[in-house]
Amino acid sequence: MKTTRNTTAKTAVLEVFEKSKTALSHTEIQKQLNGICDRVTIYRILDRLMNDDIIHKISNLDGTVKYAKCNHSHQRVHIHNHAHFSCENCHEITCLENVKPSYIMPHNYKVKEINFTLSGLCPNCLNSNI
Amino acid sequence: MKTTRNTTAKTAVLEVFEKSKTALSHTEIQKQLNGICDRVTIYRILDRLMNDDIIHKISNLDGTVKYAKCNHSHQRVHIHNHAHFSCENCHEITCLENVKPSYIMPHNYKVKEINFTLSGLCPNCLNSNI
DNA sequence: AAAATATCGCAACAATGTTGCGATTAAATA
DNA sequence: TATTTAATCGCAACATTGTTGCGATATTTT
Ligand SMILES: [Zn+2]
Ligand SMILES: [Zn+2]
Ligand SMILES: [Zn+2]
Ligand SMILES: [Zn+2]
Repeated sequence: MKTTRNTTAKTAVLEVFEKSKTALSHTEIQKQLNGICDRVTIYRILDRLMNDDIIHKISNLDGTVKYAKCNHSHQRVHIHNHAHFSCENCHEITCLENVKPSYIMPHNYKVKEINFTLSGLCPNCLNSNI
Repeated sequence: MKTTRNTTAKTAVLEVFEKSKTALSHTEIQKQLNGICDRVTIYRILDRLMNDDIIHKISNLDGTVKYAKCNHSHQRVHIHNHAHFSCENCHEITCLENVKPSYIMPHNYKVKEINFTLSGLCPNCLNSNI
């Protein structure tokens, strides 16, 4: 069966995601939780949330890993084929739900998942004349 | 000035890249070098090779980082906008030099770099009826 | 050959993620 | 509601990956 339970820690993590407009790293989540639970617990909660397709993982060019809530709007099959933007100035990572790359693959590859991350300057930082 | 020197360790690392058809992680390089130099030295060599645009870095969905030789064929401006394929079975990562995504960005973003990684089954593993 | 400096080895550290296990707690059942 | 049971937690310990400082070494220039 493997029923997943609603614990206080899990609820708290979900609230953090709810409040945030950008993707969050494990460390950022831990800071916001303010010692409500152990850091190992956060790792395990993130694993469960990913398994349940409630959040998805984003690994960035510089090696940092972040997580963001899934947008379940109108897809039957749950797949993350949208792009992510990583700002080199403020280091925020946001989902670009509407940006989906088109591409042509060579034969004999079976593509199951894609990871499309763009980096540069986000609108905020672009306007702040960096 | 910062002239870069040709040392035995650097030459050995380059030979490892030359022999390999797929991208390599720091650990994989270290194993092939067989104790020829310290692991810190390998990190520093990789940094230099990246600076000199001889290799490029690929960060994978699962957080692993690999490096591959650059293909300097016929571009004036040196940019890595090609895709990479990561096999979920054999974990090999290969450059797909000819696969370049097309996409439409929202306004107000300044894109400087892209990271397009596809994962699934590579031709080898696909034929081995996994 | 001597001087200048890029590179190296080593030790020490930091960040991130994983595992095992006994204690705790949510949820199902009686 | 009280009991059961299994998912979750906390803690300690460990693994991996990457970084930094510094004195020693090796390469390049003069
Ligand atoms: Zn920004
Ligand atoms: Zn996303
Ligand atoms: Zn494969
Ligand atoms: Zn490549």
